[in-house]
Amino acid sequence: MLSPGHYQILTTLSRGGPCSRTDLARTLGVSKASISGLVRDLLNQNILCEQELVFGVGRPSVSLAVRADAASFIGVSLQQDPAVLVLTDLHGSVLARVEVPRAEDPDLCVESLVDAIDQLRAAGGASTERLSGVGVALPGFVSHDRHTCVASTALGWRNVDIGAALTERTGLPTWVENDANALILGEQLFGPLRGSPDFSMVFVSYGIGCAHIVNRRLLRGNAGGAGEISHAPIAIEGFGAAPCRCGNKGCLETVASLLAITNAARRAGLPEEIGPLAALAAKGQPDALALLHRAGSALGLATAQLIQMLDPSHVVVMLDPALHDSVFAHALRKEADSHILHREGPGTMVTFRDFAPDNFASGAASLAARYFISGSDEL
Amino acid sequence: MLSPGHYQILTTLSRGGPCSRTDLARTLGVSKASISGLVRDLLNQNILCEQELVFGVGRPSVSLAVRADAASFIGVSLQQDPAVLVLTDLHGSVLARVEVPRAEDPDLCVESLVDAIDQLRAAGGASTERLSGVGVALPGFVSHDRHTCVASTALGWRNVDIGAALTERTGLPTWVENDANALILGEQLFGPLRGSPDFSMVFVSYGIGCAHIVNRRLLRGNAGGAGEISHAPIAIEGFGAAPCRCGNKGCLETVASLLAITNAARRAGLPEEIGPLAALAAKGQPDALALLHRAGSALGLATAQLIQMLDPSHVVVMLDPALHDSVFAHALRKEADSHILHREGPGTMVTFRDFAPDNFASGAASLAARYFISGSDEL
DNA sequence: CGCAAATGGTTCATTTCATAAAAAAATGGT
DNA sequence: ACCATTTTTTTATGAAATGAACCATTTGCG
Repeated sequence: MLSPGHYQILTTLSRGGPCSRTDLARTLGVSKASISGLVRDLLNQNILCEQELVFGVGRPSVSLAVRADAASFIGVSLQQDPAVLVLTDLHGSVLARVEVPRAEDPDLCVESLVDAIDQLRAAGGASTERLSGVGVALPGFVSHDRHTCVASTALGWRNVDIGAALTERTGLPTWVENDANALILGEQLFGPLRGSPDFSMVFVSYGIGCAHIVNRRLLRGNAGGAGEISHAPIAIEGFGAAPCRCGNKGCLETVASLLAITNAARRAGLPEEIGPLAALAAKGQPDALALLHRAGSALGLATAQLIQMLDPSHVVVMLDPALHDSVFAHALRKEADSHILHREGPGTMVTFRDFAPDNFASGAASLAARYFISGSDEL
Repeated sequence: MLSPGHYQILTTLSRGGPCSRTDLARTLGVSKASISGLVRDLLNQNILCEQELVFGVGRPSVSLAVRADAASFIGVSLQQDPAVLVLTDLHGSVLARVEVPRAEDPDLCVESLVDAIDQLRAAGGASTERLSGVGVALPGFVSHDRHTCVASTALGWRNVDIGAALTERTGLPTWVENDANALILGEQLFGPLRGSPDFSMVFVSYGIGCAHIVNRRLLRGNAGGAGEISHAPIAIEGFGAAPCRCGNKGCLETVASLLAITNAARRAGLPEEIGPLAALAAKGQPDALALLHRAGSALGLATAQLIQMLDPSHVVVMLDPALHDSVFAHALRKEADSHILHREGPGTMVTFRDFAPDNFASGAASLAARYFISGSDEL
């Protein structure tokens, strides 16, 4: 239906925002004549739209943009219980949302997801006429063909072909991806860092996850295990390196994960909820301050190691909103800064972002959107 | 002269070794007719040659291979003093070699390099008829256009456009690259790991260098600073974290670089040469053993961090031959293994390779060869 | 107001490119 | 000798990109 040329245009527009036909010809290095024909096709199919005129010297140019309603997608996040499902448009806006309990049994899980997808279709109404695919984000390893969950300790799954199951039941093409990868791929397609050729994301949840975009492509690694950061050995003095489930001592996740923080808080007689804990630290409670400072410093050190090794232009750290402006965030930034060597040129920018389980779901939806836009799994 | 199709064929043959026209058609996803025409052009220009027949059921297929003498290249390594220059063919074999003192002053340096290049041309004889380019590897940062050395503390250079200077004086296109990057790019084009889509290299010299290939492309990073590993905080217990020139304590290079090892050996009254030191350790001398064990463990920990973050299929560690089968190497492997989490699928393979200054020079030559083969700076 | 200059977008004949299909070549097996 | 099988070449056809001319629409200037 669409040729590589069409996809190139969609990819360019999605990456760099609206631009004129002539801009496209310049960017893609093809003739205006070719662009003209390809754009006409896409306008006829209601995938592109002409926006406002841009005036300069000469005839004004017409901005071309990808229509948000050109297609819609469903994203499924199994990252936490309950599972979150969203219906998004082609710009990543969430049109509808639903939660379902996350069943351990694969068959039951598929069952409840299919139900939830039907709910989303009903809720989406007319916008689901061009529903084009489903993406699934889950904590675990995914096969190379992105259909099968090869292993997930969190879900207790081994070799569950959830992609094929959902395709069969919904009739929609389905992509499965690791949760951290889905998150960063969503950011690459829909987020503020869209178009940046290299950046990394770190998220702090019950565990700690991480993923990288390098040369515009996801860094998957040989066995799909790239971005593993939670067992980085963080042995800062005075940390009393605690044993980790991986067998080593002093791993990052024994200090900086939400699970580790709340566990330590319980042992210290502090509130176990992260919100009240952060509030207490903000008031100056010494134990809460020390706990969050230690956790933030540890993650900061790991972030510095990441930056030294990959030199990304940005690192986005996704945090619980309660931690956003806390001693955790400050310690993180300070520790990271002090371990990053000065380089020529602009340094890596570290930014914080609010973490919400929905991010994984819309990241999952972006997997399907990506295919719609580029005709492949790469941008 | 050559079309993208021609370059695709050369790239495929260089990556996967000799294969038939039909194999090429299958691999590249184009028709046999197209391949036939493109191959004819390349045969006529003496870039490809037909090798032995491979017999199967029907008509035997003719193996096509890139001719080693299709072109030659000059590689310059400024990694150490003296500088090393090599003349290589299209398979990476060294045809001639020359050393010159590495002048600090840029103009003098260019002068002596031009002289040395003339010597190589003379020594190469007929094989330099198709001399196609020069590559330069240096310790420092290189501009994005790969012509200028932006900064090098080892050379004392800032913004030295050595690429333009050499192009002007030799009439040959010139590429400049960071030493570690040149090394890994050479491995990617000429070495045993050719064709592997993701691997990393670490080399131990007076400093410690590192570079990564990800998704078949060099991981450069935002400011060209990716692969920095020598200041990873390695704070293993009992290591008495020494202050580093970077301002922090316990950096990898304060423990595991040749400079750190020989300095520590001098303080301990041990031989300062790495060969005798390793020999002493092999005989069981406790101080020498402890010193090399500590250094190897530190590098092993850094390697483990690398593997966790990038999950490459291979890591090649380039070591002084004296260390090859020493306690250093064993400690490295052991420490790395103990910090790598089990993953699904085949794990990362860590291999040791003998380190020689010539590796940088032939890596530099590969920069020019790469352009000859792919028509761009990417494979 | 009118016209030149500048730029954006379209049309169309032409060329280039890739392909499918058919033919030719080279071998093993019967 | 003859057929099956596979590789490679040739040839006729069709799709796709292009250059150049052309039309459209604005600003700037006298």
